[in-house]
Amino acid sequence: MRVSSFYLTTPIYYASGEPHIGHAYSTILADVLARYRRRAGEDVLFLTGTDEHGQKIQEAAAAQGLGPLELCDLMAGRFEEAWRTLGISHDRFIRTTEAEHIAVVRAFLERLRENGFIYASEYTGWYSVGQERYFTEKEIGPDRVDPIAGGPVERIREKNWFFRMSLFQDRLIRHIEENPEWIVPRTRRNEVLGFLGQPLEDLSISRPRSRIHWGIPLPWDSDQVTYVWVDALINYVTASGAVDPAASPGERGFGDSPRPSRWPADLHLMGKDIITTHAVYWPTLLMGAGLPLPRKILAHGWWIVGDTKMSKSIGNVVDPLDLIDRFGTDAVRWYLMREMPTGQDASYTPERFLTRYDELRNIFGNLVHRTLSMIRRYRDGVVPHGRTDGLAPETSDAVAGYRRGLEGHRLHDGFAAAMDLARTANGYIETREPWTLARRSDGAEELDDTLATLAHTLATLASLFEPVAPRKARELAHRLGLYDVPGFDELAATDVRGMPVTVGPPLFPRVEP
RNA sequence: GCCGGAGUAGCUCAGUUGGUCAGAGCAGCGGAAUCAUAAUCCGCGUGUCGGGGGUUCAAGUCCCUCCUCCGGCACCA
Repeated sequence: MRVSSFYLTTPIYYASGEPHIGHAYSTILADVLARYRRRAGEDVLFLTGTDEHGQKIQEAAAAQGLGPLELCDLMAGRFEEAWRTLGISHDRFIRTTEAEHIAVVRAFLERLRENGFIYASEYTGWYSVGQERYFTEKEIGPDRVDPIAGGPVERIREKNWFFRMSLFQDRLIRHIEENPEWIVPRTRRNEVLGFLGQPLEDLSISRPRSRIHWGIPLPWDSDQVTYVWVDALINYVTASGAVDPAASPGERGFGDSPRPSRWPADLHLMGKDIITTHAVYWPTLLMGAGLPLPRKILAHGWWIVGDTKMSKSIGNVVDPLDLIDRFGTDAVRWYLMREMPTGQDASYTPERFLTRYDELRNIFGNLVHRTLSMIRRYRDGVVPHGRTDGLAPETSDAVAGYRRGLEGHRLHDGFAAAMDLARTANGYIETREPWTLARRSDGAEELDDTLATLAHTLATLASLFEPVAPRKARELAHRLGLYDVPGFDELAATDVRGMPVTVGPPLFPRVEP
């Protein structure tokens, strides 16, 4: 049987600062989708990592009295630690300072140059002598002062190498128009198309080494280092194995000599703030290098607090670690996935968090607990050999809705469908009244059917909840006597009858305020 | 300014191509039950579907207009 594959990526996070909830959301979203695909039987490559070059790294390191790589080592460790805490199941953590990546970037740029898309010119911008850097028109504002210290900026020019991005404008527009689902959600697609309604300029891909030394030197001009966005985006190709920099120039894996690899990516995930780099710069760079485009780009929204943006200066930053300490990682993952409509912004409030936790605890957790308790009480802790199809139609509806949600990038809907199955099962208990059946002399068979159906439903729920709540789902599977959480295709064949169950403490305990 | 999106029960939101579309969850009120984490289940909502106008036999669902809110408008990772 041919196993289909799925390659998905998060952005690589800039290593100048500590991981925060924005990084965590992107990464958890990717993790949930990766786990979902694995459970669906696909061969998944899930990539994340850190972006480690550029001026800000250089400055942040200097400010702390560290070398740039020292700082990056430190921060990469912080990210990896955070992802361990959050139960992230990435297959590879890439760093742009890795030798492999550096070689791929250089090969990629060389290929662009061989294809005739690179030229030297002058970059003109607003430079602050005090900050030793350029600022954008937007950053300096109408008063034209640097936004950090308020000092003067001046219009100066420097040599840069440019990529002929403008040549690919029409082709990119056509691709977006012919593939309505290429950029999701739709509103972001509209924005990109609006952006492309203006003439596209060429992209500056290098910076003078005299000004920024912490970067990848251009293969043909060692006085220039690669612009950090170009460097960073190429990580997706590096990890795919599509390019072999060690091969001879015509054999490296670009358009005319493809190599077996994971490229193109099936899904690039990112926050809406970096949609332009991923939906404009990146695809045109790929076109220039002769590589196929990623299959889908999904931009998600922001978490806001109350009605204000989460911001350190306002002091309303939510620390996920604090919530994790009290409620556990799976509960935090559940809240983030269930509460935010995928792609839109959402607002964090402690009340909503508690509501979502209570849903997990009361509907799902309590269903597990009461079912296992009844099996223990009425059948000596062994799932009886009754019929397991008491909720068959409801279950197949729920699974269908769940899969529609996860594959259609509506994770909140998908998980709502899973939770609805738990609601349905609670209703089934009320209807069947196992406690009454247990007292009736002629109720044994019906009680067997009821408990077997419920146990089988729990196995299904373990499978549906695994992507979002992996630890609790695994725990549930173990309590049902299963070695592991069943895959979706294994559900029909999963038979928990005859299994000794473990009641154990509540899956999602009551948390005192 | 230009482009785009949104405004549906107290709250968060669903509502395909116009015709059981006026809904779900939470909160609130009432009830049932006792296997369970005082958890669960059932019942209860006359909401001008932002305002106004129009098309149509029929409009949250299409068109026009107004109001309010939000997002985007490139080298910032």
